Amino acid sequence: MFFPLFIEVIIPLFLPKNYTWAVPAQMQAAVQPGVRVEVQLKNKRYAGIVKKMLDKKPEEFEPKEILNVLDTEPVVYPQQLDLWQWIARYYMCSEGEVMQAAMPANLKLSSESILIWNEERSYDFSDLTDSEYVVAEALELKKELRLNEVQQLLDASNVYPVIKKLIEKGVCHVWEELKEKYRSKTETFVTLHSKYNNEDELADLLNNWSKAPKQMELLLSYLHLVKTEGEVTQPKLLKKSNATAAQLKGLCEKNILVLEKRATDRIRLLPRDIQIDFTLSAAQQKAFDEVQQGFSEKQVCLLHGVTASGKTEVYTKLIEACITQGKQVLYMLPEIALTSQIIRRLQKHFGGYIAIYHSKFNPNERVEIWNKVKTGETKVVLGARSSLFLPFKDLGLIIADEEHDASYKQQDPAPRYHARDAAIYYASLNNARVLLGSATPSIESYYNCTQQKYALVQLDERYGQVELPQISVIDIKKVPAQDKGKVALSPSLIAAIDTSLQQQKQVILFQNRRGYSPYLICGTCGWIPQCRHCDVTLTYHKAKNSLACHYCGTSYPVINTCAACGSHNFNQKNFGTEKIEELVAEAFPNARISRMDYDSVKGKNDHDALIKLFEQQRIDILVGTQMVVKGLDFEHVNLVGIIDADGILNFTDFRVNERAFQLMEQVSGRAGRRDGKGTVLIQVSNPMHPVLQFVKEHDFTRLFQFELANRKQFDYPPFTRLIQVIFKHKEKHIAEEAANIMMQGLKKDFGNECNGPAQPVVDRVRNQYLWEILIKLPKDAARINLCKREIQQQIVIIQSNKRYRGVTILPDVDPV
DNA sequence: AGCACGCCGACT
DNA sequence: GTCGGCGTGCTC
Repeated sequence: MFFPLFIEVIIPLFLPKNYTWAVPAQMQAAVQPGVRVEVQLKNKRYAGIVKKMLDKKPEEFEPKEILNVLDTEPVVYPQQLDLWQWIARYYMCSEGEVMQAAMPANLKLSSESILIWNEERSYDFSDLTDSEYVVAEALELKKELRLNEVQQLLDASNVYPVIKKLIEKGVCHVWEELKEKYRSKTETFVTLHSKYNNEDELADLLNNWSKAPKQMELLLSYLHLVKTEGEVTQPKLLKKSNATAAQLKGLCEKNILVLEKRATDRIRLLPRDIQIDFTLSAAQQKAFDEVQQGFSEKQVCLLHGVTASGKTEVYTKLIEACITQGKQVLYMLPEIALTSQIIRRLQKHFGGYIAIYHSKFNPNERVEIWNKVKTGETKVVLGARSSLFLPFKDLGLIIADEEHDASYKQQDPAPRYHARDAAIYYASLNNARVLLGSATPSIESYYNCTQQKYALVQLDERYGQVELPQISVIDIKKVPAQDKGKVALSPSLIAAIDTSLQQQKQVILFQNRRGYSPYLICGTCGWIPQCRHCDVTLTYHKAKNSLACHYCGTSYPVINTCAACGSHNFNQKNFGTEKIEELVAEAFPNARISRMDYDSVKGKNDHDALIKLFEQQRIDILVGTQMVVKGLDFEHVNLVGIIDADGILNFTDFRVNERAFQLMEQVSGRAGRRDGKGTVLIQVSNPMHPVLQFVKEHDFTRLFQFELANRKQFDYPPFTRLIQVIFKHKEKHIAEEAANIMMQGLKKDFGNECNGPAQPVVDRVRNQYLWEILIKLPKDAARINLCKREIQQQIVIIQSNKRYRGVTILPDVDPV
């Protein structure tokens, strides 16, 4: 006797809520939460994941039946489903969108439409139009056609009307086919036929060999390979013996060798042993003990360790402790693709226990890692933010390294989640611990420590007691300028570079703008070329001889005539890395200079190659953008120059001071990491800026207190979420309404700046223009509250819209 | 995501 | 008069 069974299914689409299907009696035994089921929605088929079992039939609609159950065991654990739900609610998206981001593409199935020829139809095509006839004729021949074949046939993108007509006229019908995309990798292995396992038989065979010398050679190669490598694959054997597949086939037909296809792992397994070949320094050991102590009381611990203090060694010990207890560890890094240094170090220590996972992996490999994590075979995952979605079986610890890094937050496709916050939630589901590590913690994490929510561990001495670099500020206003513009390289910086070069040391020059000059300005009327799509000034690139928008990437030819007054005298303003490189080359003609920015390192390999050159001291001066900061440990740098700190101190981000401190601290951290004290020179036109004082003293605590006093709120969920709404809404009126209300709240203070029709406003939001307005807000608590009230009102309106029914907007960023 | 439906501008 | 653009809405 079967009870009627209904299931809530997550479909990888943006749907306002999850839909319900009925389960036919014969499938009820196989259905459980976490398995994939094949369902029909509208007229497409999807593979969805069962979220919940329901025993009552929904009243408002008549559920359709599912078509198939695709798995015998769940592909995700219940915690995954819980995490997806949390992310969907917290970041205002559908669970389907989370699923889309979470699952490897090859575990998702998609349907492919196939047209099937209707045999019963008469062969009279007289009632068909030209394009219908073309398809019908092909169908008659092939009996079935795929959608993309029809597209090729008609050479038109819009084939649906034609297909619809053909169905109406009874020429064919449509079949939707779900396809499993994951394929296991098979390799052909070669083995000796069992009768030659006997030594005598084998010797007999070899001694009495008459014809086919090439086959003999092949057999000997095989015997050699077996001895040296144990297992022999077909391509390896053929390569070694330089033989053809036909010759191998000959041996097989004589029943001497046997070919066998076997599924193999794509992931090459290193030996599974742990090698810890270092001991912690006293300071590191103390930090390690404190973290352990912290974990016994709190779920989350923040490890605040100055640059080059050796946090990685502490992590390594913690990972070791965790896996010896049989638990799994997730080590998250903001941008995994760029940190081969850490990958190498951890692989050395944990060998086959560790797997690397990020979105650049090929889809089949990702499925294999997914499964290995699910069975618990893989103990340590080193990955980018997406690795948070892996189905850990027994998770003990999550490490979020460089915790402050903004790339933990996914910006563009939904779900716009913050991997650090989501990790804390996920860990709480698994009763696992979270270690946040950074030399420059985010204000919100540090705040949570002061509120006793997280444990705090300080590691404030560099490894080997190397001193922190000496930081000096150069007032660029006091440097006499040759022309009207600012000076890029002050005499003190030049002198310092000179000294470093003489000492055979390396220099990093940091300039946070790529290109040659960040903007052009008309010398006659002051007009500045801007991007057509974004309210952003265009940067002049000398190498490409073009103007580029650094926001949307559009490239324009160089403008010589002013669009406003028609004159031809443009001035180049400020300097980007390209120009700095040029100036440095002029000043130091004998030095080896390289540039590292988005333009000069296109591929991952370029980046690695440049790092290697620098490590091997084949470059003396490296000019670069933020890129020079990412997880790199250079030993011979003793001077870092920050060319233009003004640009950093005026970030167009509402976390101005926080970001400025982080960046300057991280950049200076590159200096004097191993031998001797490093020097940092900061060129700035406002040397009294408070953040500079904190940087000089390496004093994060003072920055934190400064921010706390100046900023009562750390994030503005209504703002961020509203912007997300505006971003994602195709329905213009909602976006307009939302933007308008937001603008009304802001207009009083910023006058006509925010006036105008709503569409440009939405565009400005997209261009982060609005952020520039928002950053001015935190200074006045009363004004924030005013705006927040208005925006919250707007959110109520958005919530009452039926598309957002069932979506909760939580009032706080706190994930726990 | 797809696809249907519906409402306005440019055409045989 | 219709064709076709995309803005809006619905799918269990």
